[in-house]
Amino acid sequence: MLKDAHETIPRECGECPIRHRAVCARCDAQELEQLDQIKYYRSFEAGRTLIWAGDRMDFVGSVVSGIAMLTQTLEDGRTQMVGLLLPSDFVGRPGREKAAYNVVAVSDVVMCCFRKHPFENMMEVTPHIGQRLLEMTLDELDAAREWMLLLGRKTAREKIASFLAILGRRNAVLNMSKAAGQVVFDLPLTREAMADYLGLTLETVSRQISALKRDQVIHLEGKRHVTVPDFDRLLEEAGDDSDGGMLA
Amino acid sequence: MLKDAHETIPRECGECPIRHRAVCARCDAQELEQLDQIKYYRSFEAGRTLIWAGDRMDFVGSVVSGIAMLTQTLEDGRTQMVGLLLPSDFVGRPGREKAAYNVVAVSDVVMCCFRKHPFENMMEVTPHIGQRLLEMTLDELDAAREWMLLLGRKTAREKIASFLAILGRRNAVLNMSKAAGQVVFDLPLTREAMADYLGLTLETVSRQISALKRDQVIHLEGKRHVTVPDFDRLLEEAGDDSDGGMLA
DNA sequence: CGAAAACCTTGATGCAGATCAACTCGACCG
DNA sequence: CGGTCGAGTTGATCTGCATCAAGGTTTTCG
Repeated sequence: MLKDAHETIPRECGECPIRHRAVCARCDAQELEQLDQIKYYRSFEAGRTLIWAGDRMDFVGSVVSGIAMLTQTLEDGRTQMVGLLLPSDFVGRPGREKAAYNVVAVSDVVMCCFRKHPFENMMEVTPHIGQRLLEMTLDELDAAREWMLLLGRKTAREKIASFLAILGRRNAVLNMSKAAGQVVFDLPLTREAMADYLGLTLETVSRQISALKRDQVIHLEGKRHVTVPDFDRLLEEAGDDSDGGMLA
Repeated sequence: MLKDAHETIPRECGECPIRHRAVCARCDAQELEQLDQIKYYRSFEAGRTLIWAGDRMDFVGSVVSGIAMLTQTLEDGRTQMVGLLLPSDFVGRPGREKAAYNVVAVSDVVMCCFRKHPFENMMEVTPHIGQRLLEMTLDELDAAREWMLLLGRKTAREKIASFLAILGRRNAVLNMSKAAGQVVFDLPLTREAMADYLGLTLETVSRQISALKRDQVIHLEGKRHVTVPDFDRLLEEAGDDSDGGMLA
């Protein structure tokens, strides 16, 4: 499965799929050339742990393609996902020596890595990189806070509905949802990963998905392919305050 | 109770208690003078809502003294705290029109507010303000992720112990904990606010605090004054992975 | 192809924490 | 000083989700 990964490695920044959304979004040609000096690509296959919490990290970087997750664990093995990294999302923290979280590839992942010290130096002389990173970090903080509401106060059914709504919203933007509010997408996570995202057990995830199917809120084809016939209905099930969390 | 609040308003930045930790930490005298042009102080009494989610916000600012909380709510009134703001913490988001969260004063609060547009302009020409804000935002994101682990995976008892450990750690730094690992502090929140922080009901909070008292993990004097005879014992109860979450 | 390994579903049972309810304590105030 | 009101405690009961268990389906691979 890794065999195709190199095909998604861009030849140069100009043809990079995340060119305009990643931390380098506002770099000009000359700055991209500087970045080019300190960057390298790495590929990881689905399931592999890219980084272990506590490990020394000598790079930061961007997810170019694929999906990864940040997780934290308690002594006895209970684990909670604390971040879901999509293409263009940033990994690592400038100024920090050691990784704070585990980073695990959910699907095959390609990362664009920057050597940490040169990158930190470049941030100092190129303010808009830091500015872009600030925007991205503020967005992540908003997402984390929405997620905290979900973890702390929503029922299992609302958690599942909320998660499906997040995925659906993302795909609706890409696919230009066809005509009637119908939305279609694939679940990128296993039941277990969804459970770690939502603070549930995998059995409860399975049961609640079955229940939403039974109640016609969603249709399922296979285990992963989801159709939402009425997106507003799904949003109601998610229990969010009136305007589905549209900020800014 | 508000009568004393103005006494905590600093005469000038030089004598401001958060001078070296807030967003202005790295400003020089000339920059402070610029900030002075666009800033004003506001006082709020305990319990007051400073900002309602969805309201237009024409300022950003720093908490100078007191404690405030960010909260989110579901239609039916279930409430989750998503941020706890201590002196020097930043409120608001440059570039955003409307507030994303409710901000509520837990104790009497003094804020140093900057008019939003002038502040945004100043950020553009003074990179280190943005850099400082990035650091602070990354710290908040880390805290949010620790909090997500707590909300998603910890038991009620572990949640309470974790919260007490957070408070204790903060006070240990300030008070230079006396001799043996004994730590003493006051609970800054009501049982209800603690419940909103931890994703519990106030009854469960009360019961678990009583249980920790019964088990000698803490001593209580009145409702709010806490003594922790053995901090390591408390950390065990919090269930965290080995090294109490010391990053960086 | 056949077997093992992931992944997923469904059922039965138990328990942690929510809910409902009564009561205590201290602060404030007319 | 007695009354009220907010904060906190404690008890009884209920329930949503975890846990334990068994079986099904899909993918992987020798």
